[in-house]
Amino acid sequence: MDGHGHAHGHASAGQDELAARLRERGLRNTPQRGQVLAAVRELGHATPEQISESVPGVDVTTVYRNLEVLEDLGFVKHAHLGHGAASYRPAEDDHVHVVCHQCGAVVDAPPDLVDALATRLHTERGFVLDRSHFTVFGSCADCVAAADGEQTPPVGR
Amino acid sequence: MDGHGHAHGHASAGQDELAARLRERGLRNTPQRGQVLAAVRELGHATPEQISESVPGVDVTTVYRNLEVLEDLGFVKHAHLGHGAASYRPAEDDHVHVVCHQCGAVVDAPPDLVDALATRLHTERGFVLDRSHFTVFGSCADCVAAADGEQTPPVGR
DNA sequence: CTAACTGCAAAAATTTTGCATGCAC
DNA sequence: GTGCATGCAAAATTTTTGCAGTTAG
Repeated sequence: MDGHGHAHGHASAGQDELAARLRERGLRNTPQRGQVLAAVRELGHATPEQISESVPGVDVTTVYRNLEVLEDLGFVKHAHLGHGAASYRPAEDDHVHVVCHQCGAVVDAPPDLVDALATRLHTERGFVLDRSHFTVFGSCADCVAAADGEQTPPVGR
Repeated sequence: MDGHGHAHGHASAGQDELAARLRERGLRNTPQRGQVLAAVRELGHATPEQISESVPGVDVTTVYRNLEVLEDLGFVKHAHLGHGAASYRPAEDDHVHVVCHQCGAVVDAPPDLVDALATRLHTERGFVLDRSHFTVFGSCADCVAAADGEQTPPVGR
């Protein structure tokens, strides 16, 4: 539920920092902006629709507009986990998404999982990988096991 | 804009194989199905919309429905390259997509680029990676250079 | 002939845009 | 008070569903 923020320096301290960063840009510190950021932090990762449902009083339009602002300010990031649903999450929550095609499960893996890939991409092509926007698709262990079990029987289909 | 097909082995041979696989399933070999498959092969990778534009006489609805059938039969695959746009491409065209956030360029990288990642995911978590559905996001060399150039000047803002 | 397929219309789902009012500063 | 933000309505996108006519097998 809560992520009793220990905040090494600037991570969850954001609620206050939000006001500061907004002012720097000449933007306003509205309650809706705080609510949207809080929702993203509480949900971990969620679609604009889920976030909207999580903040009753706020219009969907405002959610979209504020997610954009929050991402621009560096408070949230988004990644593409499935078909059309973009998933937003706290910027300080750094990890790689692993999604299972069969069961749809979304697992978070440590970012160093792609260090080798990142290094190779950079060395060979000068490409700087954005690890936070990174999604890996495939079949999780459970679904692989289930598929095997289905293929083994001689019954066919 | 012709695609004088040379067909090395079994790649583009699919036009005939398509008829066979369709019959196996009790499905019909309609001209639209052949046209959609041909379009995917000619475009390399394209969104349903682009494919639709590429096949004038065929309705968008039919494109969607046939892409589903073709994917089910294993003739095409799709991956998520950007926001909401799914990109379809020939199944035999195996590579990893590298997308630049800044300029939007989509580069194809050899599949072995993710071999290390695939192995590690499998060993550590029993997860079987689907390389064809794989997209890497970040900044290409050109855009990184452009960004550096912009930061260097002392003019600040 | 039979039924799968297609095209067209309409619905559903998702994200964006325009504008008058409201509220942060 | 000034003008950025919000909310509501409407538009623009994108994908799905229903149906009657068409056509492959």
